[in-house]
Amino acid sequence: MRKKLRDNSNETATMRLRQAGLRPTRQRNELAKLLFRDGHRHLTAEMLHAEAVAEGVKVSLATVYNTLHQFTQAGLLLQVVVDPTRSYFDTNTADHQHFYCEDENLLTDIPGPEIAVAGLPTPPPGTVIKRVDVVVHVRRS
Amino acid sequence: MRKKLRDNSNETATMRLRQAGLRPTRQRNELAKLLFRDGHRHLTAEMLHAEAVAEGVKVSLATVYNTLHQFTQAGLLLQVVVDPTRSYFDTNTADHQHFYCEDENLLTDIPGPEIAVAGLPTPPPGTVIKRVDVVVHVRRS
DNA sequence: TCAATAGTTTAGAATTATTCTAAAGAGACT
DNA sequence: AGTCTCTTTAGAATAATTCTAAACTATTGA
Repeated sequence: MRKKLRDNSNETATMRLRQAGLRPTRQRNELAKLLFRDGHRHLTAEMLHAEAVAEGVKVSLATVYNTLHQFTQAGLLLQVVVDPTRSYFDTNTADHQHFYCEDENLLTDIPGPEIAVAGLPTPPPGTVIKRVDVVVHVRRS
Repeated sequence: MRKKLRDNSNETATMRLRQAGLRPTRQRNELAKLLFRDGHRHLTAEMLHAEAVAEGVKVSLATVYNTLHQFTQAGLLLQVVVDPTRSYFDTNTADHQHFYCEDENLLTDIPGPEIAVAGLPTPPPGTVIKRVDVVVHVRRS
């Protein structure tokens, strides 16, 4: 019996889905297991689909798109907008920030305490602040 | 003779283009005049093209895309990534931040002093910080 | 246990923003 | 003016994503 760093059984995935109000189907279970197995990840739909296919999980790209959006709506994922041509999904839904390197198309979490954002501005009339995204753009030196 | 709030003559546009190292063609001149005539703006290629057409400027959508990218490279515009389906260009190239309202697809500058970002993190090895983007996502209340 | 039903998946077509191509057009320099 | 290079353009091509409607599957209640 192998030691598990993270409980990623079918039962866990199923529970996670039920709690989120999503019917635990085979595809959603499999995708949840892939997404949440190793620490935090930043994935595009294409990347997750390729990974699923590589591991022998039978799922269509359309379902991967649907699932990522459903998970995002349910608060299981965060959609991070940094690249005008791609959508990244982050398994870390806590308040945190990102480095983004355009040269290599690489999105990473900023480790450690978040950047302190002092003095939030007053939002435009009729709106409330939902969240603050901070992206530190870096360049290969 | 009308009073001008901002010098937006052909000569000014031409000068601006020459300084940026861009050949001042008719299309680039016209687009520059539209872009920089009234304070700061946040536009997509489609929006600028529609505006040009509405004002009787003969220019193709492909040229608008080319021009926006050339202006961005030349430092005349800033490309702001907030919407996974659209690219916005900002005529305000100074260091500043944005509000973004997904409900109405509206990008606005945060007025007044910028949000203080304390304690920039150490970038990943082999990279240097290029710029820090802060987007305050708001929701209609 | 089983059928009814309501939600889910899928292949493939459709859509949308954007980029490419290659031919025609227009500045710039002599 | 003539030549050269850069620019513009229409339309085709691409790429990510969404849509469609038919097949499938989890859930519920008899």
